[in-house]
Amino acid sequence: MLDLKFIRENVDVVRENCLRKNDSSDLDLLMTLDATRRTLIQGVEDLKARRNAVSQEISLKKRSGDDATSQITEMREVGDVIKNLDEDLRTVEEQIDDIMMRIPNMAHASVPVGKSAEENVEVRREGICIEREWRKDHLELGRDLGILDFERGAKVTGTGFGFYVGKGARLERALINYFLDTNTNDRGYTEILPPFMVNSTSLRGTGQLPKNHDDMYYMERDELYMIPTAEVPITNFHRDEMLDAAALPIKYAGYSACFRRESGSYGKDTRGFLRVHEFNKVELVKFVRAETSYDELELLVNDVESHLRALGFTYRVLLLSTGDMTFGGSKTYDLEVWSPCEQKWLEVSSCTNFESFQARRANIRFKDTPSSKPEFVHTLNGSGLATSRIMVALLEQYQRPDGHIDVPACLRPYCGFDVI
RNA sequence: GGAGAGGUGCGAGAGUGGUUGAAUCGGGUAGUCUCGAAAACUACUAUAGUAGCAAUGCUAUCGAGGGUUCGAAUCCCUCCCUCUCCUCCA
Repeated sequence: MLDLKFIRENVDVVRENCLRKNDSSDLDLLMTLDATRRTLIQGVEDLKARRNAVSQEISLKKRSGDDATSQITEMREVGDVIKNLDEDLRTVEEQIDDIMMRIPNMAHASVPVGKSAEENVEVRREGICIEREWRKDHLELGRDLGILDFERGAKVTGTGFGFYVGKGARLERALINYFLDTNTNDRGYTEILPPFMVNSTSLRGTGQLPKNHDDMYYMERDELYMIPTAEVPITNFHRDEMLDAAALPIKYAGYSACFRRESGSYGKDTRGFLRVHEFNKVELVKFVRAETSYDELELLVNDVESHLRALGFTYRVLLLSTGDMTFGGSKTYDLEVWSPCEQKWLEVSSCTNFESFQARRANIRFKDTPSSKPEFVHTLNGSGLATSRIMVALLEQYQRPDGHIDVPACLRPYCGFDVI
């Protein structure tokens, strides 16, 4: 959420930003409502001030035994007017809030302006894009080696769900443990294991609601959502808190399964593990001071890259254009791994600085010193990494001519085997 | 799921429907004292909205939302959360 005062003072800039992010929020309506709101507030607060003063007088009169009937009668009428104005005010504020919650975050000045992914900018690339003669894709490999089973996934749950079996399950678990261990041991993140279901307040806090309700699994009886990413519970871990300035930056690394309905995406990258309804991911989340957040974003990307390098992948880093960014982000880098079988790039991580957008929604602040004004923190998060997609890239890249898979060296201690 | 207890400021903890934004104690900050520290004493110690260049004023906030009332932390209703006991359970 943006600051209403900021919007009021920079309507044209905000309007331009909405266009660049392909958003059609009605800012003129918002400004009209904002003016109405302030008029109502002035009116109702004047009346309340008067009521408070007269109530005082009534109190004094009653104590001294004087008659206060006329004032009580007057205040009864004033009370009715106040009630009506409060009602109007509430309606207007609800409308304002509804618009505010749907206005996208301002893109940072360094973000390329563009309509879509076409305008994303490749920042750097590591490794070479190889082509292979004897390639099998991860579906064939998974089936032939008996480590991935989508047929039974479809039977037991539905399309878009799969089983990891035997060495496949072990490899998946190795990836999760490897990412958790390196991030916590080497890179200063605190491990955190969040709940996989959250309430709607949390989803509003991180920006998935109100816009993306249909993309998530929702359990009506309990009014809970399955998390689409661990970003939601981990960021909301500090919701409504005043953080200790000395503790910043706060960095968490958390594993969770991620649940996505992927409604409307059928037919696009749906084969096997490329796009599933449930996948595993280690998420990195940071709470930082405003002055450092862009440095922290670069560090976050570095952290993720270090894993891709250790795994020996060919990858590239993309700076997303305004049109391809998510609604809440100020600046986002996507990391993509080269798939020699698909002959294309697979997105395995997305690292975003949200500035104060989430912190304002979730009310996460800190005080520099005990006497200074509270400030919103900046929040960042990035996948570090989505293991299911990594699994696809890994199987395809490390397959041998005989159809077996070499396990990358960094994972062997976690697997207990070298070859699948 | 059943029965009960409770939710007040940074913490503990008062609070007869009427100067209660809220006693008291503790914590924190600053000052006095001291060579320095401790102790003692003194002062300050919330958030947000709104008007204003500002000083400052006004409004709201005692789990949340409604209601009663001229006036609600205090009375009524609904919901949420926490704790205890029973039940169930990995």
